[in-house]
Amino acid sequence: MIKITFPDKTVKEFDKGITGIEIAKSISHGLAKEVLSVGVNGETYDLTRPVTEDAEIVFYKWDDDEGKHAFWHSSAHLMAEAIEALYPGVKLWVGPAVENGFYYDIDLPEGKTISEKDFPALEKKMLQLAQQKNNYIRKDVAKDEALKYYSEKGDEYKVDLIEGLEDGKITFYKQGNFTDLCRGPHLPNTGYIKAVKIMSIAGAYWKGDEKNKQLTRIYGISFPKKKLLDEYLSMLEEAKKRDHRKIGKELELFTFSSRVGQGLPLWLPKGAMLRERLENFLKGVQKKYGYEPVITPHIGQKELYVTSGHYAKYGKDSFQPIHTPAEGEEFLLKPMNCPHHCEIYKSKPRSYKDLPVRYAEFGTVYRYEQSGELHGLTRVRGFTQDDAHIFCRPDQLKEEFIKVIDIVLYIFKTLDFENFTTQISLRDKEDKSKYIGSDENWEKAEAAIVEACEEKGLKTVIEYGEAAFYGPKLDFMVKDALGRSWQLGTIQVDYNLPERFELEYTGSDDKKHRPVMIHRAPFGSMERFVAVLIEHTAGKFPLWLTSEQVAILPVSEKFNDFAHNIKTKLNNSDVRTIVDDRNEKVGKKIRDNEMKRIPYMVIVGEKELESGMLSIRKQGEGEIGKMTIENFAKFISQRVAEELK
RNA sequence: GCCGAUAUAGCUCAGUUGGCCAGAGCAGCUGAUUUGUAAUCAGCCGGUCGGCGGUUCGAAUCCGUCUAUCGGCUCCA
Repeated sequence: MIKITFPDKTVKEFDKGITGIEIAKSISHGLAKEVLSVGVNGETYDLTRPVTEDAEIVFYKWDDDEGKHAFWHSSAHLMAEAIEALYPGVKLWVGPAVENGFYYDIDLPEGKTISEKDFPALEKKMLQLAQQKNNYIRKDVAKDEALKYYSEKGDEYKVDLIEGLEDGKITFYKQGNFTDLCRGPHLPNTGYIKAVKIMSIAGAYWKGDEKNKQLTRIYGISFPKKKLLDEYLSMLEEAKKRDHRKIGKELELFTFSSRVGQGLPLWLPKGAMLRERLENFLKGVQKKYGYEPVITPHIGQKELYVTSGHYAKYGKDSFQPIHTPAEGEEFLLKPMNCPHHCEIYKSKPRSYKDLPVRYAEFGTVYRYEQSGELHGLTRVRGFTQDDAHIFCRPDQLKEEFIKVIDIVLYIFKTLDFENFTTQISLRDKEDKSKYIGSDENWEKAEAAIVEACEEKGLKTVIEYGEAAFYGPKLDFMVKDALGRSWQLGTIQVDYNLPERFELEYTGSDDKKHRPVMIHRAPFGSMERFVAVLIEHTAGKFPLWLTSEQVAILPVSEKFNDFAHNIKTKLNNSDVRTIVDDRNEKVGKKIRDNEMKRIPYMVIVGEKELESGMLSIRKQGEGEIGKMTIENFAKFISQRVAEELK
């Protein structure tokens, strides 16, 4: 007998070798129906895998990540089985569960292709196989046996995979006519899978290395109920409506022109005003934190970037040097502002008493991103960083770092970015040759970041190997409407540039010392920030930020003059107001202004003209009451003040 | 850059296997209407069918190429 401990700490005894599904059945049939996988002493097991020792167990259902994971992983195997059936001779690489579904990387036989037209046939085959309710059978396999199986099958990808595995830890899973190398866990049988959708097809380099052959990656998602699939698909439709590229067009914020060039956004008046308000907001915050503005040119001599080390690292993949009539003279479009700021630091001798020095600039930079990488406003070739560089003494580093975190947190709070995550990017532990700078400095900088995050109580994820080549960093990431993660704010420590530019200050000991540099951009870039802001708010920007705060809707032309008078009064009270004096019915005007996402509407007609009270509508909510013009202006400015508190 | 897909009016989209002057809704303009809390009616304007080249008696439709966009991969100072 073995002792099984449940999450509520109750303990029951079972025969040794009992399976998760049997335990679930012993509790209730309802549970047994819903459970998908089981956690056994922290490891996730198949429901049909025997438990052979005392264990603490947790049942995972659809609502648990572990449950979904098993479900989708099994679905990936099911898809592979269907693919093998439909495309004989296909070679398989790997097929994991991902955040939303699963994929399988395959190498189709010579001359065979797969495209969206083939999805329905593949879905049909999968459902047909699912209905056979074939069990997923786990089997331990010796390494040479595993190698033999795949060598005979002629699948060199799996052979390569197995060669990297340790003998004695290799398991196969089999369902129906399909066997796959796999760690598991899986569902008991394919019958659980009731709805399947093949989502997309893409190329993916074998082992993620662009030098390797490109395999075909097929993405799919599956559900235990048809209804859940329908819900998921309509959720995706909803998410697409929030896409910043769509809303940016609707609200006339920005556009692109193939004639200007790809990845080079054109800001339209409303977008430019929005951006200006954001910039002013940040300038105000930075002023409080002791930043000083600087302005630097859009180009710099190539030498500048040779000095900084960026030319060696990125020169070949950048916009190429600009030549001048002078022989041998070359300029680069600036890909970052830091070298310019270093030269400003160098413009006069510095004392330890002067530090920290904080130089801020909304600096526009140009980077030749790979064409396939460009994406709306989130990944572009010309963008404006809300950049600043802090030059400080080593003993000030942590304090300065914390202050920057404070700024980022304040901004995120003001704009309601609650679901951000933070990532500390450190050096690759294995390969330190990729980075410039001494070991000692790296360790100091890494420790400073980790400590600063601890002191601010940030829940961070540490990623090794993600650091910039010149120093470790802390990034703030936010997800877009479709769940794709984007890096916004960034704070980076740099011991390298001060070294390369020979930056100095005179210490209290009258000797020369090297300052530490912090690069920071709370928004990341204006472009990306606005993009993510659009997706977060679905274009319904906070009152303080939005271009047009109030629309006045006269019920007929007779009241147009009255409406314009109110507009003038409100504008004089700093309430951004427009009048919709088109010859349309009120219902139409309300609808159109709702779609323009104007936060407040004022309807004026006979009653308002007589009483002097305005009828106020709030976007998305309808009528909210009546107010005098003066009170309404106060009401708006109070709201704005609250948002910026 | 790589794999796959897409490109028709300012916007959203129709346009069956190649076949008369390429259609609709919205937006815009003009007129009627003078409107009370999410779409008033009528008329009009608007298109080198992404660019270039080819096949054909004939191309929005088939082929090639370039450009841009979309979904991924890789990359992201």
